[in-house]
Order: sequence, then C-alpha cells, then structure tokens
Amino acid sequence: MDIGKYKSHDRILVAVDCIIFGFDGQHLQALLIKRGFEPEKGKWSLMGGFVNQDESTDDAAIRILNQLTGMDNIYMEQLYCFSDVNRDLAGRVISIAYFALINIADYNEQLQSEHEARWFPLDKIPALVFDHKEMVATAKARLQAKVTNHPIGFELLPEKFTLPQLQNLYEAIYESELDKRNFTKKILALGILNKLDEKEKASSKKGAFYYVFDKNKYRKLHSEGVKFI
Amino acid sequence: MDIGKYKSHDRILVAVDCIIFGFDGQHLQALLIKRGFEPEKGKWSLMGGFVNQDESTDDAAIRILNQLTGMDNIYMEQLYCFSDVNRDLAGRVISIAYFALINIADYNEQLQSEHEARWFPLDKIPALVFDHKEMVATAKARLQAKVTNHPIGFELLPEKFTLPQLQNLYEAIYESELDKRNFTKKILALGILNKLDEKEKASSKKGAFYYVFDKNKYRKLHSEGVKFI
DNA sequence: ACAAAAGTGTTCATCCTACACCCATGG
DNA sequence: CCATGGGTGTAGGATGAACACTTTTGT
Repeated sequence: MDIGKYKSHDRILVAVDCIIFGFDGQHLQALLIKRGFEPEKGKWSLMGGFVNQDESTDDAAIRILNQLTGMDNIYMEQLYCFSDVNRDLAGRVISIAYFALINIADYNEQLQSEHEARWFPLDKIPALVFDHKEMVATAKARLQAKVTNHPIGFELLPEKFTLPQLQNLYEAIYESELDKRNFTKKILALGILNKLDEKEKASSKKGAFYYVFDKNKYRKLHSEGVKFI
Repeated sequence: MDIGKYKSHDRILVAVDCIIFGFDGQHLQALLIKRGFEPEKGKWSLMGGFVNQDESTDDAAIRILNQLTGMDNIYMEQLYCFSDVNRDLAGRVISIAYFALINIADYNEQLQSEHEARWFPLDKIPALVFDHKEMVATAKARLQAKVTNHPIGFELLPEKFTLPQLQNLYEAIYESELDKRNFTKKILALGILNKLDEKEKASSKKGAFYYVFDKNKYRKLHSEGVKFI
C-alpha cells in the first residue's frame, strides 16, 4: 500500500491495555498480570500488547484478551487513549485502553498461571507499572457511569443469577448500599428479567429465585430512553 | 531513548482529527476544511494532523486546533480512537478524534481562508473523507450526552448571553424544543448564573437580560451530583 | 426453636410536565 | 397602537426515598 505524502511523519508504537473486571459475589475485581518482559518485568500490570499493522485496536484488544483468558465474545469497549510522551519507560508508546467485563466463573484458571495472573479487589490494587493505575481509575469511573443507563452489569454475572446477587453487584460498582425493596421494584419494573422456577440455595436457607436477563425484551424497550439503577 | 524489547514491533502513523463545534444562535455547526493534500485533496474534511514523537495526542490536538483557529484555551476533550485498518486510503493511520467547543464569534475569519474552512450546520454536513462522517456523528452523540450533566454549553456562547440564547443552544444540541418556563426555572435554580443589569436589545424590542456563567459557584456545587438540563 | 437471608407495600417528598397571560419596547 | 419576543407561577402526575415485618428452611 502506498503511503504517499505520509512518508515523512513520525511513526509510533501503539499498544492496547485491558482493564478486565470480574465480580466474585461481593467485590468488584480486576485481573492483573506480572509483567513478563522489560522494562518493569515482574511488576503488576494490566494485560496488554502491541497493535499490529494489519489489525484494528479493537481486534488487538480481542486478541490480547483471548491470550490471557481463552475467552471469546467478551463484553469490551474502548476506554481512552493514553499518550503522555513519557508514560512508558522504554520509549514512546501510546496505549488505547479497553475495559472488559467477564463472568469470573467462566474464567479459565489454567491460562491464569502462564501469565501469573491474579484477581485483585478494586480497593486493594497493588502498585502498577506506568500509568496503569490511572487506567484502572478511569475504567472504574466509566463503568459506574455506564451501568446506570445500560444493561452491562449482567456481563459480570452467570447466566442465571438471583436478585440479591444482582443487588450486591450494583452495590459493589457504586460502592454504596441500596435499599432492597426499592431495588427489586425498580429492576423488575423494567421488565427485562425472566424469573425461573429454580432457586439458588447455597447462600441461604430459604433460597432465592434465579432470574435471567432477557435481551430481546431489552432491545424492544431500548428504542428510546432507558434508565437503570 | 532506549526502546529495548519493543524494537521489533510495528510502528503506526497516529493522527488526530478535530470536530469543532460552534453555535450561530440558531444551529449547531461544525467547522470543516478542504483537505489540502493527497489523497482526497480538495474534499471536505475535519481538521487534523499527525502526532509527533515528542507530543501527546492532547498536545497535538491543541496545536492543530490553534493552526486552524488561532485560538488557545479552547474546550476540548478526547472523543475516540478510530483505527480500522483501511480507514485511510493512503496507508495505515489510526486517528484519535477530539471534539472542541468554541464561541463562533471569537473565531478568526482570517485564518479560515488559509485552510478554506467553512461552518456547516450539523444537518447539512457534506460528504467527508475517510471515516470523518462517523467521527462527527460520534461527537454529536457525545456532546448531547455530556451537556446533560456538565456545564460545557457555555463554551459555545459569548461570555454574556441571554436565557433565550441559552435555550436555543440546548434546543439545537438536543434537536428538540424545550418549555421556556421550565427551562428558566431549572437553569436559574442551579444558581450558577449571575444576572447582569444590561440587556441584549438586538433580537427583540423588550430586550433580554444578559447572564454570565459563574464558574466558582459551579465548582462549589459540583462536589457531588450535578444535573443539568 | 432459632438464626439467616428472601420477599414484599405504603407514605411522603421531590421532581418533571403541561400550560397562558402580561410586559416592555421599537417601529 | 400594535407586533414581537421576554418574562413569570401553579397544579397534577410520576418518580425516588425511607422504612419493618413475615416467610422459609437448614441446623
């Protein structure tokens, strides 16, 4: 491909870094790895990698996420481009950050060990390389804002979940407690959850009914103006 | 600077493109230029340019915006990274799009001519090069979302403005009409506008009082949870 | 029987929406 | 004096927040 007039301009290394969120039932977690190469080898880091000539940053993020988790079809969205001149100790690299939401139970523990990956609760993130701390903070803020108007919280839960589990999730994301009755009322009023006959009995004696998110009902409703929790 | 282990990776041309919004009192406008170089020379385009090794994308956007408008201290925020492999006809270029809000009256007409720049109402944007149409659409959506919770509309107005002018602006952004009484009530209740004694008499016989945005009052209030219009 | 979590309604305050007339002034 | 746009208040409906007791069942 002819690069024509562009020849004389600076070319820059472009990376993607992924903030991967999971939920263990109580706390919101981020998946971090021990960085495997210099500089800063051995330090905690987001999973990342370089963007190739023949792939979009979206494709690169998908590839890199799959490398770490073995998972496909993960909810992911572009977060922000971090481009400070000295953000990477080894040279000029701009990074397009992505955040991903995964059901922590689907996560393949086996792959984890190759990269020395570990989940950290968001309030216990260790020191991270470069500007990764800022990336995590930005991702958390984006998640909080987004979850208010979009049904992405379900990405962090198993297919079947109970209302108490869902409420715990929202409480973890918002870092504040919600009223059980108001929460139930609001979420059920949306008409996007289907109640199953089955109960989850592990976490209480009475047991809580399972629900599933009905994407079709949501789409119909989503023509205009959705408000979540 | 040592680029260490990164040497073997692909380097990519990184551009920024600016969606520049202005407001003429009635319609929301975007500032476009006739592209001055190949490929697609002579076609309508967003103002853009390449990011240098020694500058952040923010700095590049500021530089490029200044080149076109001669203006500094412009409200600008990063929009999105567009990175499709074939988005630029002349080769692999990723573009970080920024959107800017300027007071159209401050805009220096002189500079305009160098770049053959012109304002276009948002509903009359001509065909644009590459993926710039998508960029404009994304910027418009972001502006609509952002203006609801953040006092950035004022960036599009002169320092002194009337309530009818402000309402026209919000109507232009939302593409819908607002009730005058409700609008006035809501915006004044925020307590972030200072009324002047002076009236604007050009657009009506009675004249409308000028107001100014009080950034300090806003900051105090902004500790937590602002809702705008 | 009791501990532990699930489930369920009502009241009050607040916010949003709809709506119409008088005012000031330049021509 | 009249045409034009500026300015103002209220009532009804919808939404959000606060709040406590009963149910189920495993131990």
